[in-house]
Amino acid sequence: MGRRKLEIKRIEDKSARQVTFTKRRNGLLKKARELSILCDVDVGVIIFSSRGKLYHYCSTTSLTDILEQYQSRVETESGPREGVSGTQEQYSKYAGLHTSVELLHIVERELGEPYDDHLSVTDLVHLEKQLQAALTRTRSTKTHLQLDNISRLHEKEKILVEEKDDLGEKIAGSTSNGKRTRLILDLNVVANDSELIEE
Amino acid sequence: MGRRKLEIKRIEDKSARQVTFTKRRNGLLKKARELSILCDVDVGVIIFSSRGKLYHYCSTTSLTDILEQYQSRVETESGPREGVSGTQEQYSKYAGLHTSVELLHIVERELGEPYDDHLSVTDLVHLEKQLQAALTRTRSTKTHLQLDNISRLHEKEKILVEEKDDLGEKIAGSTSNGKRTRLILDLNVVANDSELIEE
DNA sequence: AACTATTTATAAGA
DNA sequence: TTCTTATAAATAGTT
Repeated sequence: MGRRKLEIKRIEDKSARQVTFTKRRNGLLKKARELSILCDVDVGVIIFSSRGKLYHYCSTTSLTDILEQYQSRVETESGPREGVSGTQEQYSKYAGLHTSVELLHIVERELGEPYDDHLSVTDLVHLEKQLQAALTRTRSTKTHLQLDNISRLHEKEKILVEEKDDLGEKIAGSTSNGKRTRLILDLNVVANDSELIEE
Repeated sequence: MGRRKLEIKRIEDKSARQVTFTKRRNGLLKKARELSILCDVDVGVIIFSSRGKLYHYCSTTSLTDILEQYQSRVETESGPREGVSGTQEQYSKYAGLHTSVELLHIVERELGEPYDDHLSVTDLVHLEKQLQAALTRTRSTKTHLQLDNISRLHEKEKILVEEKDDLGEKIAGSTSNGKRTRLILDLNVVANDSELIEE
């Protein structure tokens, strides 16, 4: 519905594709909301842009709340923390998680639809196995992330100890207030990073 | 976009709502597919009708495959099996599962977006706890269902034993082929039901 | 389930 | 990019 009929196939021109994405994404989310309200049904829409950004709509209030918390957390954490272990390396550690999405789509529907009584023992045995696997993967990822955080902290600590030593030498011959402030700020950085592990 | 402008609020007339639901549902799914193809992005849409029926679109092939399997299984299992324990009673046993949907929506997004590196240790600890809880609930439901199946089978067995005894008496004074056939059919029913547990 | 008058979404242009 | 506009597409009410 535009100046001319558009064939439904991948738009090759990158900027045209981006423009269309923005327009149609907004359109889809609007339509989802309207459907949900007009017909009093639950609707969820998830869109992953090619750059990996997430857009979503969800009619359930409780879900919206949770997703908004998630959204705001992502925004406040937007400062990229390029760790010692390297960003690229960290990606590969999460590779095993990809299939979880598929599992969870299924589980979501199976457990969300108990009224149909369509869950057989077979289904539940299968679900149980898959949930256990997802749990194992989550724990593994957590462990890796904790190790990365510790490693990053040790690296930062080392740098700060060097800075502190340097400053200590200079303070010995000076009472400049500016330099004291700098030291205090550096120590605060260490304190904040510690929360990553303690949380 | 119709004969007149429609205010976006719940359509009170039930049949009008149903008609609009069908039209807009198809529209939404079509739009989702077009967005996915035109802009080369991953899109998922989930719609639960008020009667609990599921409609969905998903751009990922593997997901589509799995969901189609699920869909076909639901269709072939559509015959309602009203058990000894009563349908209403059985619903309450699944009540605890409802919140799993919300959890799994979250997990789906968190684990589906590993590239953003937005998962903190806190997040993963939380996920781990919730997955463990979902697993426990799944196991509990499975156990209940197994017990129900066994109970239903014992009930059926009792009835069939009575029938068999009755038939045995009659066969003693007759070689009617019709009655032999009936007995064989009854025994097949027992055999088929056993699969519910063995599967 | 079809039809069609209108509204809405949006492709291309400014 | 953002705004505009001509046109395609969706769909509300009708039959």
